[in-house]
Amino acid sequence: MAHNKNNKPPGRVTLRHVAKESGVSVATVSYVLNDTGSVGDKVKEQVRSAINRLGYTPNLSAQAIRTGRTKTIGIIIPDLKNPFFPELAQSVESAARDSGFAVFLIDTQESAEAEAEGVYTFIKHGVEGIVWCPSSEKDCFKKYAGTIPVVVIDRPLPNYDTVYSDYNKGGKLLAEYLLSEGHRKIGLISGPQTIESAAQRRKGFLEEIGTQAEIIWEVENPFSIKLCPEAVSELKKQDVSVIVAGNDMIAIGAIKILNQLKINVPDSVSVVGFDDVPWSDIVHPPLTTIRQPLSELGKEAVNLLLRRIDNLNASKKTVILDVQLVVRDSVFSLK
Amino acid sequence: MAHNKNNKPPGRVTLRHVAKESGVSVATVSYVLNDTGSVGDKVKEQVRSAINRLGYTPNLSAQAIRTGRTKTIGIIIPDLKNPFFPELAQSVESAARDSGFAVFLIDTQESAEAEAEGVYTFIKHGVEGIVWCPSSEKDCFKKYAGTIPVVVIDRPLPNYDTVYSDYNKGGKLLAEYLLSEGHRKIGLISGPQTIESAAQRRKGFLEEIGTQAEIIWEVENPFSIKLCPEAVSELKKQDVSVIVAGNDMIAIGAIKILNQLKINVPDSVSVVGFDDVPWSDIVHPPLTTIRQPLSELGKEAVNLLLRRIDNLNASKKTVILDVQLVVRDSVFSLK
DNA sequence: TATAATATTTGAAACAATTTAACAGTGTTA
DNA sequence: TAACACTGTTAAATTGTTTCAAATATTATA
Repeated sequence: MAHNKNNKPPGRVTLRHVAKESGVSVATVSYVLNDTGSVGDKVKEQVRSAINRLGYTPNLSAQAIRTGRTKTIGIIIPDLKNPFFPELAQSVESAARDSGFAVFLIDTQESAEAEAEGVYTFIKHGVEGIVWCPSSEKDCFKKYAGTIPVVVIDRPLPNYDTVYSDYNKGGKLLAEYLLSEGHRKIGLISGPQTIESAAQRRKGFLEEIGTQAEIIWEVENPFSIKLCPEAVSELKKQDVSVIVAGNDMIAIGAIKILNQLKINVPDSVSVVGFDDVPWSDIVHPPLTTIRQPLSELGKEAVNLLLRRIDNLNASKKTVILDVQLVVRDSVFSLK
Repeated sequence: MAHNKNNKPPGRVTLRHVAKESGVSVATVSYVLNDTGSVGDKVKEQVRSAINRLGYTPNLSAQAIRTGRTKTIGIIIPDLKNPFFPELAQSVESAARDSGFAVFLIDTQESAEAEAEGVYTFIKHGVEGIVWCPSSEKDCFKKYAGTIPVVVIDRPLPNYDTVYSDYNKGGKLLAEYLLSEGHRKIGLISGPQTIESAAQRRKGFLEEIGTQAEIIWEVENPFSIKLCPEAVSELKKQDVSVIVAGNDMIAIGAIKILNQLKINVPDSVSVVGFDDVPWSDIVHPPLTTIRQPLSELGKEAVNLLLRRIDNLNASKKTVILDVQLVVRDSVFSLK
């Protein structure tokens, strides 16, 4: 009974256990694991078999202390319920995993305090870098400026690597398309103009429209499916041939209201969105919109982050990804 | 020049730096941080000020080695693009955060290998427990059975704590409602019957229907918006007054097909779903369905997990959460 | 066969934190 | 004044891993 080789040692199996089991030193086991140093073939085999037998798993916390690297990154998401973010999170996680990094996730639910707290948590856990989708205007990294690699998604910020979509071009593509379909009277429900991405798509759109069509009315609305009363009352006027929404959420909100008002989309009025969220081809009518390359965005963010992890003093880099027009059934052709 | 007190030490600030800066020993600093031991008030103040001055952040990796606790858990999600999961992930993360745990996320994209790999990654990082939304039939924890706390969401499994919704009752609620609205000829597009949650909702539904209505046809379909050809051909027959879908995705897929066939929903045929995904009140017509308490599910999962982290040998526990009928506009009343 | 050159293997020192036992001071009490 | 209980502090041990330098074993060369 005293002789129980097969019993797993209590607690976690460590290098030391493996060393004892295979009759070599701890250092040798480490060399085998990392394929460093020079270890004889038979010893290698012994060690490997002991590892399997005992079910040894490296302790990354200990590694982290020794090497200074945790092989983890963090991602800060404003709200997973917003259909814009799941795909982003997915692609960040997947790209990080491909590079051997595990991902901490924090969903701030749009709270600036949660953002700041989250950053602190990440740093305590020693993340090597952070992908940040900002929700508030606050820069929650001020305290750590230049200390930890950060990549911002969706917003150009002076002190950070950034990746976002070519919103300006997206606006232009929409304008071009609507003009080509004969639309000349336009209603605008823009997103909040304090948000850079909303401002850029509006700017691009207006530039391309120029004097070729008329903006009959314009209201600002949060990036939400709920429309403000002003927007609703503009919709009632029926004095435009197309409604250009700041994003798909707003567009879907507008369609819902129009349905309630028994105004047919797109026969009586057309609607376009922006983002191509997964819902946009499920709603009725399927939405004509601008596709952002969400998963590219995530991948690219991880690229930038790895680059900066590699060299904290690398020059600042901004990546702008191409967008494309997705034509579905929410625009009526007036030609 | 040699005297540069204000220079941040290179690399990360450690307890040792703080100790030197405030002129006490490392242990004293630790006592101040953890509020253990007995430390004089003035010393406490000195130490606190040094901490702020240097911007010290505890190193959780080091803590983990010493204490054996990482204060992290992992969550395994099959696919964030599936609208069922983001809210779940959100609530798990939020509940975990409330209990002082950080959350590692892995999105397996429905791959069994990714699942197994993910578990290994989690264990390497020393997570104290794992919330598992299984995608495959495989039990990726076999190797670690009884070693690490695991809570399964959405599927009763013999060896794990589990939390899921009362699918059986959901099925009954739907049946009851449809009967009360006068429906007597039913088409069923069930989810995969190998999946427990799909089987249970079907069972509950059929039990409640009993002999009060007739199941004209039934096909099995993956939990996806894409319908199999058999399902499509059944839809064409127009021999039922309501289509009962295995979940909202299937229901939305059916609505799309019916739209294409110019069959009006709900005037010509009614449709009901299951899950109440965020899309379900955006599609046209808004879907009558069964609401699962997604965020409760997440919270409860974390509860179970913490319980088991506290005591690995606790008795197995299953939590079944209540569901409720959400009546919208996709069912026509035949009374 | 002895020696040099190379190939393996090992012990011990880090790494950043927590914990323990021990120690020097003070103050109280017999 | 010795004995005792406190308080505040410290040095040393511990955790799992990597890595350096030293020690040992093996092979090749003279």
